[in-house]
Amino acid sequence: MTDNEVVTTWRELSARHAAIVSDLERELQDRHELGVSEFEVLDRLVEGVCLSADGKFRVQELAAGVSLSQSALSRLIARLEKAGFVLRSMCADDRRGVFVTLTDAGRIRHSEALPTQRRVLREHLASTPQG
Amino acid sequence: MTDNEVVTTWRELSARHAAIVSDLERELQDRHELGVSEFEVLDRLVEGVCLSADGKFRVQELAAGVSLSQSALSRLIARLEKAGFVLRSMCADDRRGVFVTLTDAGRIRHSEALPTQRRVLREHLASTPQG
DNA sequence: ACGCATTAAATGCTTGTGCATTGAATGCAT
DNA sequence: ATGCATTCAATGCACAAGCATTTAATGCGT
Repeated sequence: MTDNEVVTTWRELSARHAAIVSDLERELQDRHELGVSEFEVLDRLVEGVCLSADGKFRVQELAAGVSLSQSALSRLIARLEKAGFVLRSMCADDRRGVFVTLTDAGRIRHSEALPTQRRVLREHLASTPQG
Repeated sequence: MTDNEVVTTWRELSARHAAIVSDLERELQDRHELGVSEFEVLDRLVEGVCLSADGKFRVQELAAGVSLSQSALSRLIARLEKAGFVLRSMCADDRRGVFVTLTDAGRIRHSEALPTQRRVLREHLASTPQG
């Protein structure tokens, strides 16, 4: 792969990403009052319920899925809590940690927003050979 | 392409983009005191010199290449000008427009940063089948 | 020529992000 | 047990981004 090919690939990747994020942001915001990052965190929480026994997550565990700094994630969770979509609770075994749990409202909002996200992603990514 | 495949594709695209931007940001900032967006604008200007007669660009024309809002681009150019990398000048034919031109300092800084950018991109993108 | 909608770019304002720091809890070594 | 480095999450701070608005210039219709 030549440098020029690498640069071209990067620009395509970058442009595609920007276009999708832009669309997602607009649609999720307008229809469900959710930012892309907010939705993604809810999404991880919903997915995780299947995996975890009690549906509790350390903030740290959520960080893995979302590409955000620790501080950004901390504030994002604070916003979600303020909106009533998650609860924060101390964890007994390590009192530095914080458990994040979905509320019913959070689950509902996520389920409402999910089709919108899927639709936007499909519009951009479906029917293209390598994504 | 199923919805699950679409979502998987999106997450990969997203994660890859985040990783590259993160690396680029750190390397360009540490080594050349340039942000990713700053570098990209300089990059478009350098490329454009070959295409345009006088190397002058309307702000609007630059917006096409970079995925930034009009206001963000306006301030970015203001920063570049403050740093001495570009000049802004009125254009005679349409006095609403603004011409942006690279300075020598801008050209030099770009040429210094270019290998760094290429290296980071290569580290991430080279040798992968579909980029 | 005049008014009016339109366009280019800059700016006020709000918000989200990252870096660095802080505060608290943990664990490990002595 | 005590001290010290480490880890988790929150917070102060600075800055960049987007939206909405503003200012200035243009062009079109009458």
